[in-house]
Amino acid sequence: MSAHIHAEQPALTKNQSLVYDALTRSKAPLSAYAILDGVREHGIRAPLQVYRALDKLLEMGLVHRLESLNSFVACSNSECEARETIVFAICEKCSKVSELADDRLEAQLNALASADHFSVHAATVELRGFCKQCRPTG
Amino acid sequence: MSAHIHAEQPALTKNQSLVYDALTRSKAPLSAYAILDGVREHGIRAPLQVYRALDKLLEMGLVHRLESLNSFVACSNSECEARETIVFAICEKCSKVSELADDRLEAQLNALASADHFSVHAATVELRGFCKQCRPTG
DNA sequence: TCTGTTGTGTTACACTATAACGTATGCAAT
DNA sequence: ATTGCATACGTTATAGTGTAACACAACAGA
Repeated sequence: MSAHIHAEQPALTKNQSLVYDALTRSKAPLSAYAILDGVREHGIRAPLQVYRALDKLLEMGLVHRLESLNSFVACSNSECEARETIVFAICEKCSKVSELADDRLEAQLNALASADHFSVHAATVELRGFCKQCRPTG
Repeated sequence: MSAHIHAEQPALTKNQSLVYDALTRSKAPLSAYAILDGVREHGIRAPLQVYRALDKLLEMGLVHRLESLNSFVACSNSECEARETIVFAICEKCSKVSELADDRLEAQLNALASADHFSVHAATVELRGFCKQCRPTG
């Protein structure tokens, strides 16, 4: 196995590093403009600079986009690049995001799609709820 | 069973009807502003009028929001209100959206979340790919 | 009738994302 | 080395998505 984490990626450029670091430091997902606010002091001034860096980071798999929040998170799962389907569990109280992966779920989704003669290229799966720490019961 | 389709809903108001009809007529998902363009001739002039109607229609379950497209579709599945998880299969060629539902998938998602001690309130599942008619093989 | 709730209409604004343009940097091939 | 190309950068302007705040209208129930 020797699972390597995001290996063989080209080095990050200055803007990409700034954006990636901002996301890594944050405990919660950040919008592109929230990222911008965080990197202004480092010389980035325009939204486009952030979006361009994000595009590359998304390509490399270092960052994920949460469609239901219009926000971005640094990848926290060393295995995620091996999969086409990642499940994001988004806590509505503390905003923490967990990445879950499961081969059976992916198979299930593909089976469901196949039954409808639909061929899947990409899947977005985002769960809203409470994380372990924030659940009413504790 | 006697599956009833969206029964016991309050009657739609004028604006709600206009927005719902626009979505029903459309073969593809519509953005709020695309809906607005479609109902201007009927007296709706401002985005907020559309968003307010959409909010109610979403509450009633007559309309779904596609997070990955920032767009809306009229519900096409008589069973969907009985479920908390609907899978949307979005064709990237013809834009057609199918609603798929599957108890096993829902169970699978809940199991996956439970393993992480996450309690699910809502789920977004959107598949991108090609529908039966648009697949390369036909 | 009074009152609360829901829906409506309007203006203004905030947030999210991209188009279009030009410049700079690095690297490969001659 | 210089030419040529690809990639990244910086800036301005603009497009697309979504709400805040305020006022008025319609209607139901006490």
